[in-house]
Amino acid sequence: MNMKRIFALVDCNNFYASCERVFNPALKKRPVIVLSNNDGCIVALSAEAKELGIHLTAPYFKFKSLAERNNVAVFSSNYTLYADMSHRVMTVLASFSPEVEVYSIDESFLSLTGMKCSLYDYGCVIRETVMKWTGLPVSVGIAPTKTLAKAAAHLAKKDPSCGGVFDMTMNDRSVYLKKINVGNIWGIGKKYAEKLNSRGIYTAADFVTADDKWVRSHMPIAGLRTLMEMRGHSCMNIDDTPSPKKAIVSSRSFGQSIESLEFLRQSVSSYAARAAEKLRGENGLAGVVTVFIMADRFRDDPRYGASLSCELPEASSDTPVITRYALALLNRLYKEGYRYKKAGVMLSGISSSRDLQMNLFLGNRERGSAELMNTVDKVNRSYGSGTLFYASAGTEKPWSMRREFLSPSYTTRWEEILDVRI
DNA sequence: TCTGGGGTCCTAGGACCC
DNA sequence: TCTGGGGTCCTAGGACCC
Repeated sequence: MNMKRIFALVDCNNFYASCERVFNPALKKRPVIVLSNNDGCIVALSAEAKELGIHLTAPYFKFKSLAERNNVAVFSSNYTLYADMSHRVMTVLASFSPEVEVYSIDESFLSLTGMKCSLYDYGCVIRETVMKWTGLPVSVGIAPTKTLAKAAAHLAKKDPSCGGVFDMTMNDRSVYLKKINVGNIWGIGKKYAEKLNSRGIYTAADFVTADDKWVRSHMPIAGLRTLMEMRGHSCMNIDDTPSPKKAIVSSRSFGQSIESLEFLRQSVSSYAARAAEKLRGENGLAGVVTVFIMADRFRDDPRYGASLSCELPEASSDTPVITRYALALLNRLYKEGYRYKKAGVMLSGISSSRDLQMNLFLGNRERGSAELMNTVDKVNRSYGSGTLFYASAGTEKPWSMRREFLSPSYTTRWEEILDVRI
């Protein structure tokens, strides 16, 4: 049976800022902003903060005095908290559809195909349930394609009169599509928006009437797919089995610039360990290790940024093995006389640990120990990350990131659990 | 003083082969 | 004036997403 497909996108409003509010009711009416790693950029803000003119992705220092003058609550990113809250939201959503695709930390697509009840009402129930069970506000967009569901959720957020839920399956869509800038369509970024604008295409309503051939010749194939989806032809399915990662990156900007090789070695060691841990969490093995380092981009100092890769003799997820290769690469990359601001380790050529192709000529030291890694991961999961670490990652870490405004890990550490007095 | 981190996919172009 | 034609594979870079 060819049933008309229906998709819902459920999107948490200002997710990180909302997470901070759940456990701190004093923030209810206050403007809230959340900063990126290193307290660098603004990555989330509440509606009140938006009204002050603060905007996303701007570096914090540009709005610091405005924030201080207006009693804005400022937070460093607390990913431990956000990841746990995300998991709670996704668990609730799983009870509303047999097909759920967790698309990002704060959004999921749900299949509502075949639902007999009012879709708008169902969206409202989802919204109320998530609020009741997690304390987080969400918006729900409902439409015949994923791209239109994203657009519907965008409208649900923009227009408070629709109660956080927007159903685009019922009416003539062109009225609503006029309200959406072409650059806000999912899949159309800044560059293509500029290109489309120069052709007189400014809104989603303009876009759906665009010439197919022109779109195909000026945008990659994904552009044409977006066009079809915006016209209501579904080209994308719910993808509820996450595919294994093709690359795993661990990188950070430093809290302060560093010049010595020794501190770079410490940082690269700790990123290699983190990346290997993530890899083991995916049951993967890496075939290739890449290291990159970068001098401060925002100073007048001479610029330097470089990366090098090498293949491992045998695919591995062993921290000492990966660290050893990463540090050898770093030695070749390092040049004296620069103020380094960022470094990172990337693991790629990833295969499943189930089908390891062994190298006959490898000694045990080069192979590492899966049991040891397993134990290290277990200890760090139970007692907090960083309980066990390799000495090459250093202990003083003058380069480690700034997190001046970190909130407690309310939901994942006993000693930081909320204390409520009545 | 202060400018994030982690991903995916597509395409063009070069190297190489027959 | 003239400079094969296809095919594959790899990589770098650019675009997008959150």
